[in-house]
Amino acid sequence: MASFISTYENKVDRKGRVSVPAAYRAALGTETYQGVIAYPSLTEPAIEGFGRGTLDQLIQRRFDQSLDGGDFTQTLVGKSDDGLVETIMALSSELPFDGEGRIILPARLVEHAGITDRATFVGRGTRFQIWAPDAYEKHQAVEVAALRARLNGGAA
Amino acid sequence: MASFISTYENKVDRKGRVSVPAAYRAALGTETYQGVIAYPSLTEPAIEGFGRGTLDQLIQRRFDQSLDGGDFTQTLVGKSDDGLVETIMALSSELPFDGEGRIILPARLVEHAGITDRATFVGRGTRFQIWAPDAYEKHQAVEVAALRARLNGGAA
DNA sequence: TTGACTCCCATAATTACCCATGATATCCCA
DNA sequence: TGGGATATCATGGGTAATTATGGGAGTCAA
Repeated sequence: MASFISTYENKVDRKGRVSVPAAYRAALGTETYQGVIAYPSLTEPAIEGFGRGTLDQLIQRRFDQSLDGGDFTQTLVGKSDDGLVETIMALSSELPFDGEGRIILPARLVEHAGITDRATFVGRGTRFQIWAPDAYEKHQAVEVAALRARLNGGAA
Repeated sequence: MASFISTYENKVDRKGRVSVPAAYRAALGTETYQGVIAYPSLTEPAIEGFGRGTLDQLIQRRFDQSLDGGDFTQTLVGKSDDGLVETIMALSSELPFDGEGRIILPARLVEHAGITDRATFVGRGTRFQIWAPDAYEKHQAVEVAALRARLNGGAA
């Protein structure tokens, strides 16, 4: 399974391209399809991303489960769960690498994250996020402060 | 397995033709039949669609299950389940691609979805939907708001 | 003949592919 | 342990291919 760690800040050129950090590409290296899946975070002004393989597993498993169970409802009409997967599929984009390991961020996602000419890649383990650098800086400060307070409060 | 993600808004010309997004056509690429299966959604004002291969799997799997269960009633006379699959089969149309990857939406389906001169293709994983753009926009807003509320509520 | 549909061609915009560059990091060998 | 040679990476831009879209001519059936 691909795992993403560390953060990188890269440039978005005027064609809308960004280099995906080499370390992330290496993590995806075993997958046949060279590219990433991206969709807007539902809770934060950021873009969520992971490999194509992860998505395929998700879709395949859902399909098999519904058919093996004899439940054709989900396959034909959807709606057998709370709609989370269905919605994410609609919001997702497949972003293929160019020869240099770059992707083009769709306008919709760029706007959602408030990205202009720079983008911060944030490793989150099985997936990663893409933020506008200044937004991420603030977000991270809050995140760390909250954690620190909780740990100190618990200890002292 | 063909997988459909992301959303695309395309024009319906005055001959009733719409381009199926290239990404969807690529997802169907391995299949022998060049075209899609479409039927009206039973729960929403939208058209449901997928590839011929998915339909075949669905039918095959249903056949196998009925034989394994020793239930020949369904195989011979149909109607052994709630009628969902039978009904969908009847409502379905085979829509072949023209040379440019376009399909013609049957009048019945166009009316059901309220489509006029534009159509939004919505990826749902193993299948996709076709909506009237404004109707989908409203639908998606509700869908996302519900998810967001649930995610925030669960976290806090 | 009229209409509906299929096949074919044209076009503008977008996207993918190719090569080039500077900077950084890595390697290798004395 | 230096320090030059070599990869690798992020970045930039030009060109070719693809996509979505439009319309015309030909075909079949009523």
